[in-house]
Amino acid sequence: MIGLSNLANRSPWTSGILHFSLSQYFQRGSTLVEKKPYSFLRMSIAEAVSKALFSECNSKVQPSQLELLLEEPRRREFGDLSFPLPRLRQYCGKGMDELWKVVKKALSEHPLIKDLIRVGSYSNIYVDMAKYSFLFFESLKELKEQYGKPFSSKKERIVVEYVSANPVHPLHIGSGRNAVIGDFIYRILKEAGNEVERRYYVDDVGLQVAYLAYGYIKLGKPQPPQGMKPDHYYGLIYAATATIVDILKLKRLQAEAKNSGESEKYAQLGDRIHRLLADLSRLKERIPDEVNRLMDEISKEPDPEASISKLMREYELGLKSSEPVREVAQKVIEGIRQTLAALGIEMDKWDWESDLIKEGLVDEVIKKAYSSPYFGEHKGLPALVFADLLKDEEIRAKLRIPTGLEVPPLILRRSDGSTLYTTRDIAYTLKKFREFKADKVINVIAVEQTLPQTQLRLALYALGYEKEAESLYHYSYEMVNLPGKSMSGRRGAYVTVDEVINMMTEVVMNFMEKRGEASRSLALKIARSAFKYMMLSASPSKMLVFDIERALDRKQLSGPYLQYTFARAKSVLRKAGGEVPWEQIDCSKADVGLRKELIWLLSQYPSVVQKVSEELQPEDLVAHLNKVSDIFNRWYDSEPIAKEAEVGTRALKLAITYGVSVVLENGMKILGMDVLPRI
RNA sequence: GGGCCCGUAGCCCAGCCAGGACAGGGCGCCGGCCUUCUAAGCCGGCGGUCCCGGGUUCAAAUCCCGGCGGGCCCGCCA
Repeated sequence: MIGLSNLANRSPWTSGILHFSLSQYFQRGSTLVEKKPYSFLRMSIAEAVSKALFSECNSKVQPSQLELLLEEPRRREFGDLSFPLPRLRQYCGKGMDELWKVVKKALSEHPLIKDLIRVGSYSNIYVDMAKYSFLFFESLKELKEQYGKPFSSKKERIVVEYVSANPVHPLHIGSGRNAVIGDFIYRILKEAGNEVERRYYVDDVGLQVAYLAYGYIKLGKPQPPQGMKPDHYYGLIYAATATIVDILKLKRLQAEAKNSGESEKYAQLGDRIHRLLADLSRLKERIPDEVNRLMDEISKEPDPEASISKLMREYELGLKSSEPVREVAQKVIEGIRQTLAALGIEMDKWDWESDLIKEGLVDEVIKKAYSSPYFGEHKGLPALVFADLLKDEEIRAKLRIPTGLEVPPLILRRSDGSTLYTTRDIAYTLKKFREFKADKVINVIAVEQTLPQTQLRLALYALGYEKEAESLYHYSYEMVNLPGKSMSGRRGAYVTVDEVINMMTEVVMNFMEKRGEASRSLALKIARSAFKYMMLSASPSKMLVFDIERALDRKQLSGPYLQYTFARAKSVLRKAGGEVPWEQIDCSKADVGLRKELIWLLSQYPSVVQKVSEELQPEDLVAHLNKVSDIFNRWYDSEPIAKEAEVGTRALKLAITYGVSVVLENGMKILGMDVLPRI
């Protein structure tokens, strides 16, 4: 089969394909089926013009350059595609009139072009829909549900690390965005033919888990009450512990301020304590006994923070006294795993940071760092100093470090000898590359971690892992906010994925009940798909304001819109007997209103997915599926499909409908949405 | 103070990288359409200083410079 990637050495012009009549073209059999009809069309036009510019002006402009200039007019009256003539001037110094003649001559023989009209400075191209749709239908008929499948020419081994939320509280909607985006990346890379592995990094060695474990121990290792998920319960314990420790610390500072007569500082601290107490009383409503007991127990400690650090250090050293740390983290992770399962998201590997230390990988990295030429001191502590590396523009470019970004040294160890997250992450990155023999590692991590992720690449480079440094990608996404609220895990103020999914499921259930039948498992599939749709419809680089009211508004759930449209198309096909009578298709009926629009959009789909798989921008795929659904629904309303009397037209309509179902199914699967035959 | 991201209708978002024809959707609001293939749908209407100011260009929402507004980062947290 001919893919666009083959065009470079097998041009349709030099091979003469397009000089055949279309019937001859298809008689040559399925080996000539075009995987991406739209790209094929554009490239063939660009090649023709490129050739003409060469012979008329001796211009050596590449077809791919010209292809970029080829635009779709906003209004159909102006044609299907169009060249702005002035843009061609940079390749050929002639005047517009002459350029127009060149383009006209170049394209007048093109078998897929029906007409060419100059309007002002545009040369408007009208595609011969009968022939072009034939090309599209041949492709669809041959590829069936494989139509639009992206392909990676490299077939790489890729690790995608995502979610990786710390095991101290349930997944909140920010982690939800991470989970959904990461899963999309996994799915599309896999679909494109790569070997992909999903990994979750459990950071059980950090300070946060130590806080949770500290509270957990103080309470005598309590179990969650009936009906409460462990991540939710221990999330409250974590927040209560952290808040109480903070309150006690501020109270001590306040007492000091009072003694030294700093009245302004005293008042300021008072305000902060007041706010923390408000947070605490909110937590108290949920777990009153636990909060009271924690307050009593922690107040007895002379220096709770020191005890927490000690616990963390003991855990890193693998001492028995710290066993409850792993124990409680494990329980939280089980809750998180349940949430992911409800979303239909699975991981291949759960990597415990403490195991990484046991395996000696962290020691290995630190040893290597000490002998690195970039080893130095920062704030009196062992560090990797990047100043020299950063001066080298070539290295900056290779490691994708923005110009002007200053990167402070990376401290390797705390003064108590314990390691820091980013140090351990160096080891973890190597583990990901080694274990999976990965060509590429993609970390899906929030944008606020841009700096440590940059330090990570520099550190790898500094330690001599240059290839790994260059093959490590930080896929960043913006935070999710609630209107008017600020979120804080440390204070237990967050909206969880569980509650959002539950609420959405309820809304869907209510809707279903009003219609008669209701099924909880179906409702969940609709709700979670709506959730994913929402998370993927906005560019990851944009902050997402998660308005629960809006999310629960049925009309706003555009996930169901896609699911509904798919079910509708399936239903039509079912009623029509299932099989598309390919041989009966009358392509001369394709150039009509919305039918043409649909064929046009469907023919573009493989090109869209291909680009999405390369640039990993889910919102482009969402937008395209939306457009397909929109036009299909309008078309569905405007004329009968299965009930069409004329045989050739009916076959055409069924083929279009089949195309819609294939494209929506393929696209929704990539987005991780549930594809439902009925809704 | 420095760096990065965002700014397009009452609200949410696409278009910006690769500049082109009267700037596209969705929500909301107003009014219509189920004896016909799934009405979770469709049709019509209302709604815009593309944050502001310069510059480049035949042509700027898009590129450049300077502002303004919002967010994030600059920790012996992650």
